[in-house]
Amino acid sequence: MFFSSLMEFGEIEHKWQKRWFEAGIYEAKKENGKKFFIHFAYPGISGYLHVGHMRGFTYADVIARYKRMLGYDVIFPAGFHATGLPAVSLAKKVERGDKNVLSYLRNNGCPEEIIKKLADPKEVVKYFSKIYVEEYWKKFGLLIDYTRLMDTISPGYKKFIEWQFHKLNEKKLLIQKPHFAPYCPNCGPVAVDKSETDISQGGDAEILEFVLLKFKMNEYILPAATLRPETIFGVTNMWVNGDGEYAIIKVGEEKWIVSQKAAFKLQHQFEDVEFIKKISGSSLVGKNCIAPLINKEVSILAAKFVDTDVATGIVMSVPAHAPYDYIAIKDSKTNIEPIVIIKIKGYKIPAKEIVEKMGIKNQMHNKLEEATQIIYKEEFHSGIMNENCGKYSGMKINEAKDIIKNEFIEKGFADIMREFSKKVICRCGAEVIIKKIPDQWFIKYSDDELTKKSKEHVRDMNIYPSEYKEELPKVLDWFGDRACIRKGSWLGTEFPFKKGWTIEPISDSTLYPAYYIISKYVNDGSIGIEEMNDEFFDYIFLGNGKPRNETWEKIRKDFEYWYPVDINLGGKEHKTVHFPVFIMNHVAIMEKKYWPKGIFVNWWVTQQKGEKISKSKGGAEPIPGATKKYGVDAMRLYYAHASSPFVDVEWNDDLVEQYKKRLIKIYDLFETLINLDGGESSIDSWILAAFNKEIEDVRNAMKYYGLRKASNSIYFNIPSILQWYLKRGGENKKLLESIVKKWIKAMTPFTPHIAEEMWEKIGSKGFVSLQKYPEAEEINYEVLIGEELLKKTIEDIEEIKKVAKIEPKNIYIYVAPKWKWDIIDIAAKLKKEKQLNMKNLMMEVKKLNIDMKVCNASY
RNA sequence: GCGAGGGUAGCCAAGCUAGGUUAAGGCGGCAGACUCAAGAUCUGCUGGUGUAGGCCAUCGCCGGUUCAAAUCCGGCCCCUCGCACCA
Repeated sequence: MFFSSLMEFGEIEHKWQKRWFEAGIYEAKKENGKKFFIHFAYPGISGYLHVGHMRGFTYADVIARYKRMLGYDVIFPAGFHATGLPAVSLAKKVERGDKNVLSYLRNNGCPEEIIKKLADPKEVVKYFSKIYVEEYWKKFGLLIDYTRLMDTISPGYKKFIEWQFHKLNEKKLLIQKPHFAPYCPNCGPVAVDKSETDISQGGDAEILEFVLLKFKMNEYILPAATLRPETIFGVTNMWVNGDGEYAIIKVGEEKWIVSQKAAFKLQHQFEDVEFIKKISGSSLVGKNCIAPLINKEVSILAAKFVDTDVATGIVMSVPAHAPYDYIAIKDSKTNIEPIVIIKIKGYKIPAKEIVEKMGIKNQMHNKLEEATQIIYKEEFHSGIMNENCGKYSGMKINEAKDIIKNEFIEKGFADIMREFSKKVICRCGAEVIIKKIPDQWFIKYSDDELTKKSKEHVRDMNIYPSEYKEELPKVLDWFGDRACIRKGSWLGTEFPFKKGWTIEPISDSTLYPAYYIISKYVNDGSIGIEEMNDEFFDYIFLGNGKPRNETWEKIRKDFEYWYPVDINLGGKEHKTVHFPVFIMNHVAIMEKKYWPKGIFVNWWVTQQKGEKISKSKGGAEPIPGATKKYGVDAMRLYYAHASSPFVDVEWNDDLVEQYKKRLIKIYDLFETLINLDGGESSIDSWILAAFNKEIEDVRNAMKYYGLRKASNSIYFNIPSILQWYLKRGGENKKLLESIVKKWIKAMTPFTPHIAEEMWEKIGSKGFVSLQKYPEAEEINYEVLIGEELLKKTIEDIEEIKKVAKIEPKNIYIYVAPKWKWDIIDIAAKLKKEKQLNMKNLMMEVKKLNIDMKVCNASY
């Protein structure tokens, strides 16, 4: 009631944000000699942000504000990840006039004249950078150092990335080797990913490696494509599509017969492929060929299920273990018998049995795929090669598979062909294929020394949650070489060693926190782009060479002061990509003392049912509406308190609404407290002890950024003990003044706006945001325990009244029976000897030979 | 397949690393106070059972260790996420 008559949350937010930003309290200043560098993994620019992003940003701000109040010089910079596809993707959709995107922009209040401009990716970056700052970060009260804003397509940043790649090259961490990448015959390289920027279909396709087993047919080779090369021992025949179009091609010195589609694809995957002539599938039917390794002659039959669009269009038949083959054999009316080569529990002839069990009758049955999956999984998991498999007999399938594959390739019996797991269609309508890039550039993350040093360094880092600290070394081991450049229309820095190729966006976002040191000077114009060459960066980041001018010296000093990063905070999607490369590039390039000190991973805010909120698809509560509806402080408290940072939470309007109410209650309580005008009473010592206990808990929790625990103390436990104090007749004006003051300070990192408002209300000067965080005074535990005892006794009496259904005139309190006191004496004795623990106590008590249950009854 | 995380009451969610007072707190629900009424707010209750604070049940399932297990150990079931040129 109090609050609503006072002021709206929105007005309070506006008032304090204006004052903070005018006073520039966010700016990093070197004052106290101890510093704290925190930043969040900067957002990719792909559209409006949603309530999920704000979770991580809020955590970062709460931590930054807390550290500031502990007396650290805090640097909390932020920027925009403009490189890569997202901005391009949005621009292309605007250009195409994509209805969803246009209405999405309009719904979020994008003016029509801006929408027109957004067909240009650079305008997308420009527009959204501004939105992020003005509409989200500032509106959330984030004390980001706004003098250091930067994006990854600015000229200065590009110079920085060029320098980084020069360094990587010097360290021999840039290598070239063949790579297989998605490619459109019309448009060139395309990205196959869930955003489906370049493609219209097949965003979730994976690249599979088919083994091509070379069956011989006179002078020709029939490359049978399979994912299960170990089943060669069970081959009974070959399949081709009788209606399909095939071709003879020359691959090196060999003549292959494959589908015409495959001929085209293989020209992009092998060098030296030459088309000779078309033939029909039917012309192959009835001929014989010889299987490699086992030298067995088998006949070529026609089967409808063979798809000439997939791999080579030539399939070897293993009817005992492949449901498709089994059904096709039955259809073919031949007398071919399945050859079982895998031992597996519960089956004799697996393909036959599963087909019969699932009631599959013909080659076009929709359950065939499922049957294949089941058999594949079971055999891979628990199958063993049987006596038909020569020297591989007795091997587990999952071991044999790779051994056999590698041996085949070594002996020239087989090759590898890459193929999508499903059809991928380019925006232009053409089918996307996989093309070999013979000399792709990689960053060599597999480097032994780099991996070793990185893993060792992780041991010294502060990583939250601790589970991730255990996981990271494994991730670093697993992390292989990363293709770091690509050709195509996306934003980024041109690769210095290959004209026309762009550095991809993971690789250009590894050392970037260091650039925040410089961006301030770029932004205020005191350093020019032309100055920012390798000499400059070598001096600033490595301390090599001599400064050209005073500004260089100044920046170097800043770098020495602020670096390394203390906390890099980012969502869980960064666990296996961004964070590893963030560490490894620092380890590779920077001096050891500048390697990152900590990582904080936050989980997501999901829609109901755990669906990921997606920027592009929108769907979640938009930020501007949400802040208006609930208030920023309520949302900040929701993030901090609704759950541990390390689990996904479902966005829940009602819950956020509850946090808003909670803040109103707290404000009301605050008003009640400051209006009290009483003197001392016996309960005073209790509130003092209880309050200090909470402050101590908050500080302990914040040592490991336990935001939830800390906010639980501040917003739930403290109000509850204050209520109890009032109930017990506490009204000490002087005492409450000091407690309330501390309480406001304790709130400030979490709900800064309302805290400032309260701070002003009690007549304090300056920003509470710049005050020192309260410290716990000595806690009188005796008083705490005494009050606890009283509380329990009252509860007990109530309980008894309820059970006995009586309304007593007098209440007699009896104390515990003698044996209990005896035990307390024993405990006290043990405590004196410093031997007090439950085990010792129980051992001593046993010596008394009392049956506690009986004793209880007899007293 | 490889790697990771998780299953706690009607719902959300702590507790688990270091076993022990009683499984926090919130929401929802019920009752009461205030109010013409509703809402908001405040107070109490909220697993079962019991006319003396007891007893019984319960932290995905089964077993083990222990005086004592949500917590430690083993096995099983189920769910979620990441896996690279998307960020």
